[in-house]
Amino acid sequence: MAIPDDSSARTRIRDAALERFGRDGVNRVTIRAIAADAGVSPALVVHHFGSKEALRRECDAYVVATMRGDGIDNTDELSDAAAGNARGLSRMLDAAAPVRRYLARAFLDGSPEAAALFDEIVDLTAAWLADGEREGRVRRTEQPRTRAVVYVTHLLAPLAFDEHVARVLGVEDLHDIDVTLRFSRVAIEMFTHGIFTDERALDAWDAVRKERES
Amino acid sequence: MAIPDDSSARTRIRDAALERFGRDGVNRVTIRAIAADAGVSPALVVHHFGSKEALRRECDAYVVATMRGDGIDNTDELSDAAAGNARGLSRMLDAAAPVRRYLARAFLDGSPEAAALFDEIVDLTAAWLADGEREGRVRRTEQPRTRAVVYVTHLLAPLAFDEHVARVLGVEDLHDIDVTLRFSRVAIEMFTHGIFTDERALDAWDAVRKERES
DNA sequence: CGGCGGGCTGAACATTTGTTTAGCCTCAGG
DNA sequence: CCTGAGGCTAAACAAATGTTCAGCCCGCCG
Repeated sequence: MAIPDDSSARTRIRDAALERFGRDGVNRVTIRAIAADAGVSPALVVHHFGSKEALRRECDAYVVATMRGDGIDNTDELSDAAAGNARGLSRMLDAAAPVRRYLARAFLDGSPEAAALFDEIVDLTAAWLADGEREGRVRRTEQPRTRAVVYVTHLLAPLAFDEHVARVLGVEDLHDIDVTLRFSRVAIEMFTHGIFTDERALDAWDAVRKERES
Repeated sequence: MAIPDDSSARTRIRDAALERFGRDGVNRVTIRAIAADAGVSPALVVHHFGSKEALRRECDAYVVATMRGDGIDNTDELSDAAAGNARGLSRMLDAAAPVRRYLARAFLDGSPEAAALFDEIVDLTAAWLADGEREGRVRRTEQPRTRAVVYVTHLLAPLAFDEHVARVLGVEDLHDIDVTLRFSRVAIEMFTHGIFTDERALDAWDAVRKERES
């Protein structure tokens, strides 16, 4: 009775919180709703975690640990490189749907822990892209840091807007494996060839810049 | 006195709501905070709009109208095409910062009006991309609809994650014109050439698909 | 001048919601 | 058996918050 096993009420509460926080955002979720999902009383939630805020932090910590690979040996680096993801990003995209949803939400809600994780993911991605440049897999750029951020946000985008993406594509669940596969195909195409056939857009940008300088 | 002018309390309230809703999300914002920003009493907010929900809808309507181009003749189609944006998207990216922020937030919060606007933007973008294909400006794809969604979400991403992007780039305000310019340069590069030099990622995807089929 | 309608407010109200309190029930250890 | 600690709960509490109410103030119309 000293060590609660993984289906203990405490774990059920945390999982329920993870699910609801990720789906609806922290401030739209009540302790009572979490308690109901976990099949316990609201008071027990506070009994175990102290407060709603502390529960959120615990979810953050759990998700961050998952992302960092604690407990799961997810060292499929070859597949990461092949699919075009840094390890940090890859972990996120490979994680279970609730964890993914929670993370995207956490980034949008803006907790300090989420911010730190975001920075870390950007760092890993930047390093991975730099490696790729050196090896000739990745195009050169004058702004590697900015490009890393752009890349990360672009991969995060479908997670953030999953509701709309699913609706437009007419699918029930964007996290379904087949849907993910179809969707990611298009994203990979964009990352491989771009979407434009010529440099018109780049030229237009240069024109705007020149005009602003004068 | 029949027609309230544009600096009337009613307008001030709506602008304050727009700003706060966009910055913090609807449910983190209180009527009292909006009232304070607008320099009026909480009761006046309800007096003019009926309820917080109705106020949100009015903000939605205002922003949607702005996006649709009501009141502003924003028919700079040449520039749109040159910069690589469909008209709906271009309007959004050109709008004032508070409006942009509000819209991104609205998409994330998921109101019906926002969903309809999202669909409309995707439609406009899909049409614009189809035109581009016909004219040879845009690469062909087997999944035009999916690509339109991907493109839209990718352009929305920095708006959604602006807090993190600004922090990583070390800038105060992502909506500053110079920052926007620097950032969009990298995005345009990605949309023009992609980021990979070879088809390794695409091949990896094909391999995964083949494996799943067997 | 008189009143009246609308913009506007302070205060009160009701509900939601995070949290606290007091105590129940079970079970391991003496 | 008994006792105490910990998981667990119902009920109460307090703060936040959307909303309502009664009425003030001021310019316009009759």
